[in-house]
Amino acid sequence: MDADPEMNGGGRDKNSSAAARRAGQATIYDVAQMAGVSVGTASKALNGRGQLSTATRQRVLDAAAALEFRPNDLVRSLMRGRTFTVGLLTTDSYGRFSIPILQGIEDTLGPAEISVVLCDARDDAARERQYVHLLLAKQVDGLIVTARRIDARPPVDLGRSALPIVYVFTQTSDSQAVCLLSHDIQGGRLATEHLLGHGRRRLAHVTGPAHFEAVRLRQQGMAQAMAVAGLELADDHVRHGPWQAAWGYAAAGRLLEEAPSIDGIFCGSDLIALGVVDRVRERGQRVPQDIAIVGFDNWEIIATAARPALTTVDLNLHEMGRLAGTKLLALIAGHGEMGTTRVPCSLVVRDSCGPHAP
Amino acid sequence: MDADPEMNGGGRDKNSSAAARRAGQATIYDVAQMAGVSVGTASKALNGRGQLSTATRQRVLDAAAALEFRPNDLVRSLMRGRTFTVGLLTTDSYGRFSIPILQGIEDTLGPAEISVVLCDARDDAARERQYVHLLLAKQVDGLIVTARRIDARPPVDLGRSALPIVYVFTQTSDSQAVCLLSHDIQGGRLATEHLLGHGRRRLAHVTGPAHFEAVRLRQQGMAQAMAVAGLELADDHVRHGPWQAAWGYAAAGRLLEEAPSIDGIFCGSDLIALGVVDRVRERGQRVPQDIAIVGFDNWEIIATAARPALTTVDLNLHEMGRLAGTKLLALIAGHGEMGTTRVPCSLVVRDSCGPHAP
DNA sequence: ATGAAAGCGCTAACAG
DNA sequence: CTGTTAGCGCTTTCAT
Repeated sequence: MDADPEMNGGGRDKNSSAAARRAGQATIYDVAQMAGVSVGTASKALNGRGQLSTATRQRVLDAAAALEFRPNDLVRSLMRGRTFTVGLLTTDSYGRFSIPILQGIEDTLGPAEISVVLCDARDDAARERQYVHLLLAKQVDGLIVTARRIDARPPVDLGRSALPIVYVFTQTSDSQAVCLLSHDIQGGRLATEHLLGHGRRRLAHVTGPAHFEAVRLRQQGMAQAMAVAGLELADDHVRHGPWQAAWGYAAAGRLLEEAPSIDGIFCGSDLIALGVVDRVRERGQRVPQDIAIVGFDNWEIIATAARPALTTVDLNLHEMGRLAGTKLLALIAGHGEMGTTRVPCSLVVRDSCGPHAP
Repeated sequence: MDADPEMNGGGRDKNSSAAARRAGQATIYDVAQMAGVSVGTASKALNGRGQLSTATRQRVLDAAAALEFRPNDLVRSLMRGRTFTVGLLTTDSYGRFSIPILQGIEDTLGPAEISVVLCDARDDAARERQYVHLLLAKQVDGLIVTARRIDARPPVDLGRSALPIVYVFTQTSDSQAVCLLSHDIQGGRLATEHLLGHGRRRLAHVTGPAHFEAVRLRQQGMAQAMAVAGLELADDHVRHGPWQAAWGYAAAGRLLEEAPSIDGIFCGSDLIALGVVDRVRERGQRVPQDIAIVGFDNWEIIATAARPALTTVDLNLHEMGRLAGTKLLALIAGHGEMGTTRVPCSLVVRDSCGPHAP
């Protein structure tokens, strides 16, 4: 039964779905029809496959252009068994960490024509399950999991599915997992060496809560660097508290009251450092002349808002994102390597320690 | 090499695609087979449609559970002509505005089972075109466009496609567009009324660059509120400069040098306010006793890092996101209303103006 | 109550 | 060179 006596007539109704028409989308049927060829031929022309006469190919291409034809990715994905999409699962609602990481990921995945879907679980396990389910249903090719802190989390439950996963800026118990972490020990060393390089010897540490792994590691790094210089990090020169500017302000007050000879402070975060410099100046001491200060995070908005602007340790989140993308790509291609990688931190010199290291 | 001659063998090879097997995904064929029914029946059982014997339905459900069957969304979308996905196109790389908006959007779209894909064009027109193309190819049901500032932008080029679009926190020349903007005039009024309510009469304004529409509107609001109180906002009491803490610091210095009697400052942003309070305190004046200060944005990390914590105007970004979601839903359903809507700001009282309004 | 068959938009063998 | 035919995984008539 041939329902196409004229040129198109009922043909369009039959071939071009109501859905596609509703969105104003031309299908390959429309293109084929306009070019006067079969869909198969149109497909070949559009994908540069098979052998076609230049004339036919051009006619198809012209028709496609005229119709603004866009191939439906859903179908492509269905057929290839790959969606060229990966999910980024985060708990970092604020975006402080996930945004730079996302950008890094896009930098490696973009050229591979893979797009990233961001899912913010907002620290809610139920929401996370729901998102994992959604991503699985959407047939993503892989998953990147990230968080606000590097401490371990339970592995994502994928059920039967063997979806490739990379954990960035967070880790999971499973030793077979692929994890990417900041190298906080090295970061702590870096900050401390900078302080020492500026001739400071009486150092203190104002940092976050001790139950954060990053806090413990940064402190370790500090102690290591001091040991190398023949110095010791006294317990009462380390102050733990919340990740807030107010904590830095309060801690600096008490610390300098008790140990007025301190000439350098390494802060566990830029926000804490902001409070610290504020208090130091308020006491009438100068930064960096009297007391040099190093922050951590290179949270630019904070580091540059401080007076003076903070010299601080950069987590290289963007780089971590790039690496995560690379690792996921490898995993998807089937030749990924398991295990944990630590990405080194770097130092960003501004004004809170004086000019560049001697 | 697994031949599986027992239970299914060739049947599985034929019905269950290589792609699905690779990802460890069971298809509806597998479920049907395990339950000993046809795919059609399995489909009905899984979707609660048609009439089936309770026994059969249960057998299918059990098989699906055992296999951890997840329907492939690509197919569903293909058939329904809808993907239940919308795109969020942003130029706000930093996430300051887009993240709260995204959360608001998810709050209204989540219950409608619609997911959001975030695309960060990073202020790059080429990248934006690419993302629009991608979203169109992925057959999203709608688009939300957002930015870092409310100034007008060229309309998104959708070509032939009639995809519903909502602009949030940005606007476009096209009067047929749906735009959602912060009500900056009202916000400026709100801040000023608060200052006046605290008995301040000699007010100044330290704000962002004059070419931002938001800057002009906030200033207008301030002038309006002052006029109502029989006051005038003198030109030399308004200072325009970059959106930086350093600008606030510099401007406050000059301003208070030239007009020492000022007793209230409305700042165009929290970051600027941070610099302003810093300088005021450094001059030996107290906030709020000597000079009351109001910020703008309620960027919490900044507002609470300032000493004292900033009383500031909240943009209600989350609410704008919710509204955007609602509007897009309406548009998708075919009964949306065009035009621009201004979302009112609200005041968050902290410590930089003293206790709550009298 | 169940199964067979026809698509969704597109690609890829295989024929002509 | 080009057209025809079979699917991808699933839903949905329409028979049985």
